[in-house]
Amino acid sequence: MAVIVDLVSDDDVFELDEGNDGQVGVSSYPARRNADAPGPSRLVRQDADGMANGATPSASLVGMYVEMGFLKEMVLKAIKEIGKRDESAVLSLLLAYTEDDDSVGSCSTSRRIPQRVEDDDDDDDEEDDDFDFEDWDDDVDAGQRDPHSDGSGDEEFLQEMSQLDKQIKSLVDMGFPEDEANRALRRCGLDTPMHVLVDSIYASQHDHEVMDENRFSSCVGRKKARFTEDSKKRKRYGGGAHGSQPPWDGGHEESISLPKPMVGFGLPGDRPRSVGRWLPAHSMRAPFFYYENVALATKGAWAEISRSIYGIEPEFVDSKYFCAALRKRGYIHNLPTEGRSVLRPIPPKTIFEAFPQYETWWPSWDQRRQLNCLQTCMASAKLTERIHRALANSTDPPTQAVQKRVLEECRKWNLVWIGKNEVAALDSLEMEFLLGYPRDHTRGASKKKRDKCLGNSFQVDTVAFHLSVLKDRFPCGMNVLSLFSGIGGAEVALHKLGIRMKTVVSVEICEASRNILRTWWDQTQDGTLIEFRDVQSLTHENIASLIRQLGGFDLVIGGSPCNNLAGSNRHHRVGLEGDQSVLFRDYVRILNSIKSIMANVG
DNA sequence: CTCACTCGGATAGAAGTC
DNA sequence: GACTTCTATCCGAGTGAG
Repeated sequence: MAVIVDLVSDDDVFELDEGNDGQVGVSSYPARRNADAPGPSRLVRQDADGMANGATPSASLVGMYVEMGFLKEMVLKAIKEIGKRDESAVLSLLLAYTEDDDSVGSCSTSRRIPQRVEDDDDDDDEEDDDFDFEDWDDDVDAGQRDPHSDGSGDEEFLQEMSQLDKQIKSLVDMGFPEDEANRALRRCGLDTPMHVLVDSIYASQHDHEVMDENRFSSCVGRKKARFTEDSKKRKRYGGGAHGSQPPWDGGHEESISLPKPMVGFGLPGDRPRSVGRWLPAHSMRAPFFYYENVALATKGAWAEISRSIYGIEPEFVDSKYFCAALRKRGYIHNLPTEGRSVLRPIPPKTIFEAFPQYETWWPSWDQRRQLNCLQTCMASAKLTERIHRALANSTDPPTQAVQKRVLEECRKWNLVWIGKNEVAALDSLEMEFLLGYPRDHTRGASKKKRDKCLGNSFQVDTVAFHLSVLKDRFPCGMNVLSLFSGIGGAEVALHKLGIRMKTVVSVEICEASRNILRTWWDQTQDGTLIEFRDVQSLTHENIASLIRQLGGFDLVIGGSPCNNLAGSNRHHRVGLEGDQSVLFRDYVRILNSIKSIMANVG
């Protein structure tokens, strides 16, 4: 039975419900809990020692933590120490208290902690007269800075020192040694932008990088595994840079060109080859990490993402090599690229292999053999009806103009032929299949939400191929931090690879997605699932507590929101600094926190 | 230049809730 | 009947390849 620990901590409330008892119905999620006016009185049904009625806020607070599984004495001590206002800090302290009696390193856990009640989130043709064209025609602030002080003299000096400290701390948090950070600041000056400082350190490191060994140790073997990078022959990413240049060329306006064919560092069945990937030495320290986003992002977005994640070259892969639908994505990771293995059974790569029933009605003039990228929006019934009318009113075969227009719509909306002159959008089951999820993985959510969640998800076979190198390194299982988890593409991939997840700390803002992941987890996993709603609630302190409790993370994985990068977005395709896509900086922040904490812990 | 592709968003109206 | 939630429908442009 799954054990779920829910530490959602936004809006200053923790709310609890009975959770589910492991009896997950095939057609329903745990009862929806968001709509009914949450309030302090509903936070805790009863206090641990029966002080339910008229409980004071602090009693409720104590009861809440007690229900979460902490000892009352510990809770009282923590609240006394921190105060009751800062629940996040109280929680951190409680997690710290429990370090000693939690056997987090073992291969089993068995603690039952209630879940919380969620609040609401969100979450003309001019040419052909055969063509019925009348019908057609009808138709946050990630970069918070301290406010400036207007002092002078000593204050200025202090300010300068404080800025120096801050910059050094930022660099140390990114994994650079303090002395190198100091040297870089002396070389470049105090006002130098962070990315230039990073470049400078990379440049100075260049001569003594050890690129071909990683320093990860598995939970048993501590054997060193070789990366494929060859420091003498390594290819500089971004074109032509040598010596002291950073791997992506250092400029601001540069854009990363997408490889063609988009096969990443190798496809299943390829002959092993050396990947000329540049990995800075400090990026190779634990944990493993894996970041994903759309390949066809706005100009310069991938250069900036790469720059923020240690200058590592993205691996661009089109999932059309893994399934019957295109899905062009970029992945930045520090995983070894040798010894990858593919999930079996190998999914069909063409539409007819995936859905043989459609071949009957597929017209010869529709040459598509693979589907385009599965997105979050689906074609309307009116559109498919218009196509039907246009074809019915045209000749057989249709005129060139009708064919062209119909094909445009079919490509755009991923329509398939379900009858004579009749097209339809894919259903949720078909999307699940194409993306590599178990049948009915998303069942229980409304159709619209299923489509949206699926459109936002990983292609499991692709990601599993990359993650497959972890299987032998973690025979006892892994602790995973899953950021922007969605419907659990990373978790499903690891599960399909046979990698046990001891603990997954999952962060996902969409309630429907969380329900889907939790339901799947209940049905398939025996590890611990810890849920957070908002990446911004994962503070440095919370991360430190989790690391102390779990003994560290083995993998940090996630794809940050693409809303402001994706081509389909007609309204706010404003780039990385857009409201949603800027959250990629939280991925970087959290990764840096983890690396620095784990480096200090040893 | 043309062509193909794209993990989307806003909104009016329907449906549900109290 | 007011309010909230859900659903269906409609809405191009940025980007890169050739």
